[in-house]
Amino acid sequence: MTLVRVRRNIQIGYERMSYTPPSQPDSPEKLRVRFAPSPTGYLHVGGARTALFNWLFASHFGGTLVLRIEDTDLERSTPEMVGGILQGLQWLGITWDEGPYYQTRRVDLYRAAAARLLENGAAYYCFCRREELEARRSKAAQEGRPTRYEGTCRRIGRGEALRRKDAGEPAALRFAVPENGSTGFDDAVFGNVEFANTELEDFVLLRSDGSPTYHLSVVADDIDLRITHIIRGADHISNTPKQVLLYQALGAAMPVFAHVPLILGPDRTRLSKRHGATSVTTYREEGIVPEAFRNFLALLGWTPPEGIPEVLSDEELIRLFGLDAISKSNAVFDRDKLDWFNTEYIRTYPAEKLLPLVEEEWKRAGVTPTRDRNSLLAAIDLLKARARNLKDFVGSFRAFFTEEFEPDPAAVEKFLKDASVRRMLVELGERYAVAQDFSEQGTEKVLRDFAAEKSVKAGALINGARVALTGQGVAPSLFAVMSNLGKERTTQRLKNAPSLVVTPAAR
RNA sequence: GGCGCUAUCGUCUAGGGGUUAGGACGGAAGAUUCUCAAUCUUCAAACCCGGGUUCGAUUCCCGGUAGCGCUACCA
Repeated sequence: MTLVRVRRNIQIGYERMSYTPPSQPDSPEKLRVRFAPSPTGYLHVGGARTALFNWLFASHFGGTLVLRIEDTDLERSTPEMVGGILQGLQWLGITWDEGPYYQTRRVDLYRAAAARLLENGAAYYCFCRREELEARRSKAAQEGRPTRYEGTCRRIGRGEALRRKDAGEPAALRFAVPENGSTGFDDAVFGNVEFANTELEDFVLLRSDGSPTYHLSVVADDIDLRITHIIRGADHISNTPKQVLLYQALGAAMPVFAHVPLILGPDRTRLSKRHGATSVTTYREEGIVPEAFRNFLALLGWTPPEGIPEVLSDEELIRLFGLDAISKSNAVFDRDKLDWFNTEYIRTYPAEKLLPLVEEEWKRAGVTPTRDRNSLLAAIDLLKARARNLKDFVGSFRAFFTEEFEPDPAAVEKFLKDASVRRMLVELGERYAVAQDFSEQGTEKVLRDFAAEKSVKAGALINGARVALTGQGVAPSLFAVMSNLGKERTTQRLKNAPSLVVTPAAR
């Protein structure tokens, strides 16, 4: 069964591997993609998914992933805000090959491109004042007319424009969009998308202070960095024709555009802060394992071939990933499924891999383990099958690592209510104190013999002992717990059983 | 408002002119057991609406509706 599945994977992987990106028929090694976030201080879930898709795509074809920080909005960007994004990528295990480039440091490039466009006749100076434009726009909106710029300054003669500019009149540089025809592109995900040129306004390239705007800098950068495939959020679809026009006006080769659908909150609106966590670092803090998050993100909008299980290592993800299997419709962020991925990963991790992650949780929660490394590893191995989240290791599993734990009152109430059970547990503790064999079998024999001797159901003692030993009504098999905890703790905690009821807990 | 994109179980999706419309998460029931998780077995759950085209549309076409996106001297 397993063999068959593996072989099938390989076949499918090979098929996908043989797909050659349209723009680079003979040299897939020249494939270059980029992730270009704005520095908002943290890595957004949607951005993380875009970054992941770029990374998977580049890795699949052995291409290059470029990281570029789009910080041309001086008002909103500070250098410190880049840190959060880099950390988020690092946590997710997404590595880049080039960069980060900072757009604010590449302004000369954009100005040069702008100069070329001005020379070309593809761009013109606009002397309209901001307030003036805003007034016109709001009036047009009120009257139900289109609000786009009508090209007032486009009609100013070149000579006059240059003269006014030289005279020091503030001017923005606008792109002259062709007055008729249409502009389209063949999207790798959405297929052919066309826009009438009359729908595109003469957008600003350079602000009147000389700073470049988004469209100019992205295109100039993507050309300069020789980006072959632009994989980004579908919110950019409407921007793309403007950029296509820019590529044409600059005489550059057109990249392949691949727009990926957006990630929505449970209410089907765009994922935002009011849906809870939008920053990947939050998931880290919530006890999600990075691989689980990555796997989950990969499956949001992309589907592996039929018959392939959804839990996929990064190697498998890379092998299987392709633009052709990206969905066109937006996807809702499903926290339940993320949690499922998380448990899938945690339970299959070797304890050695889990320990450092768990140690981070202990540190955060102020837990100082009172056991040596080997028994900690053994405890983690015992517990991981029941873990859903790293937080469990400081929550319900706490008694396995430290003496400072608080019994769950509900569990005490349920299993230690009976005073005779408590008395028997104390007595049982004495038996364990002199027990030789502390293996699972050994500890089980002691309890079952004791139960038979007292003619009580073993189950009642088992459940009671579980609470006494772990403070929880839910834990792994009791005898595995005893064997893991060892003689000392087992006897001690059993003898302590009555105190759990009288005094809820000592902290 | 204009333009663009999208539309299969609650969610992520597969599929495609004739299918018992498949899988995964979640949900329900049962088995197992010292609890819980896991595991196993079952079950419920979907083709947005209306017109075409066709012998036959969930699938193709058109329209509607809804959702989302863009509509800045933001990115």
